[in-house]
Amino acid sequence: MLNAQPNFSLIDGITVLQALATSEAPVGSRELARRLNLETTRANRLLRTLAYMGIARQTADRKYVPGPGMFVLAAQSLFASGVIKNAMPHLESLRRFNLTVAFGVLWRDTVSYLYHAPPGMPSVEALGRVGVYPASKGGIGLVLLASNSEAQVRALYAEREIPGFDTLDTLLTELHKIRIDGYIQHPVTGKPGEHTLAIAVGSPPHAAVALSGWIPRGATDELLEALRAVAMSIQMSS
Amino acid sequence: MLNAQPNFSLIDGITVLQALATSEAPVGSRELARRLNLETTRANRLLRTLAYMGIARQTADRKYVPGPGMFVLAAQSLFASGVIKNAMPHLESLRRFNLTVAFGVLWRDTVSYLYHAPPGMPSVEALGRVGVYPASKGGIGLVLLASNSEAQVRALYAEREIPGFDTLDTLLTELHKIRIDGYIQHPVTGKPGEHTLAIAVGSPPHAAVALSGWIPRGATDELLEALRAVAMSIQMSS
DNA sequence: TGTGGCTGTTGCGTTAATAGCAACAGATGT
DNA sequence: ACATCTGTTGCTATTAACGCAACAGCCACA
Repeated sequence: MLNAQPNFSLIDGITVLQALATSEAPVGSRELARRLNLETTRANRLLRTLAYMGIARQTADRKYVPGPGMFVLAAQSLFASGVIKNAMPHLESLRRFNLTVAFGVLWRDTVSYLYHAPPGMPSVEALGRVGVYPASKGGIGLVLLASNSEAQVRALYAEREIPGFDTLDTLLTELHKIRIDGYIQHPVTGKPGEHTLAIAVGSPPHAAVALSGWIPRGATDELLEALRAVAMSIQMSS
Repeated sequence: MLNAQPNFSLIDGITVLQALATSEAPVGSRELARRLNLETTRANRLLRTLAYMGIARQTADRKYVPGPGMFVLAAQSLFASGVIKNAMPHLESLRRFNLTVAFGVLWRDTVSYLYHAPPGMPSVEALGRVGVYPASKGGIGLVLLASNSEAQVRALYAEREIPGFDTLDTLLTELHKIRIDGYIQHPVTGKPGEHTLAIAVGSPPHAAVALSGWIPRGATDELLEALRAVAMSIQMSS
């Protein structure tokens, strides 16, 4: 999986970029360097390079914040790439169940939704309602975490809190169950009585589809079949 | 503006990333190298590095597409950074005019909206409805282009089509007018009778606010004043 | 006003990481 | 079977990045 000759400048540069994106306040180069265990000069030069490109922006007091390029890049990759365009029509077909339809991807321990449509919402609005969510707290995240090996998951959550789970082992047995079943049925956090049904898309999985809301007893099989069909269709058209 | 020691690996890496984001179909490394005038080995290694990080993803036929990291990064930078959080309440106050309220940034020749609320849309939904738009076709883009020097704009559109304008000179005189007025009033493309009023936020400008829809004669001054107040408030709180 | 500790930033010698040729392996089409 | 694409890598010369140490600016406290 790792490269023959990986480019470390690019790796650290994007790490800096991500740190910048997740920082709640403007950060200076020395502080960022400390957070990421980087040499200060290096952090400073990477930040300046990002600023020069318009991906970062320097505030009046010379600290750094995400710049316009960040947002444009984001929007471009959502719409120009075929990801959504291909998946949209198939996701639409799931709305007949009057449940919330969601489509998202996993990165590290974070899920990003690309499509999120509660019943009744116009389709155009469902598209591009980007948002982030802890992977361990939702169906999409868990079903995608399950596509990683146990060792990978251990490494990911080593020495860290796991939102929604008490211990790492509880998470691992849950993931094991998902691998066997091929899907997950998971209670929706904060909405008693509601459940999420989620399955992965692609092999290896790179996204997941989910239906959530109040799911009648006995409807599970029908919904799962619909989800599987949609997952297959999306995979075919991408 | 340019760095003491810019990191060229990072610059080219992000250039590759952007090319990937704007590519309508999966691209291979040799093809991408040709598009960007890069050496093939270099392009290949940058792509592999991006893929390793999860920012790009390799399809079954070994071509590359934007990966999950791209989307997560996008969503994170939208919400975690204070940009929207700070601007939101002020943008809300503009909705009393029953016009479309928009807030966006410019990068190169492209505008990305961070907030876009037609009258009646719930506020939460207006947030994060990211989208991209050619800068020269809208009020936000034009008012931000005007904050660049004439030379910069010439360089940006050298030898290229300018959406919404016939010649580069027509654009330049329009921008000149904006610099004098401090705002723009521009017809909305594709909606006869509707206009956009836009002004820039920050000095130097890094974003712009706009009101658009059917604007009554004589209301311009009141709207402009409201826009200026909001622009000032947003600048203060960021 | 002076001192100490912070900040972002850079000049410059050293060195390690990247560049890029050339070659390989696998598709695909002729 | 040949030609021509494709993505990918081994290897080394060289170039670009590393990072120490120093500078300049800011703020607080004395």
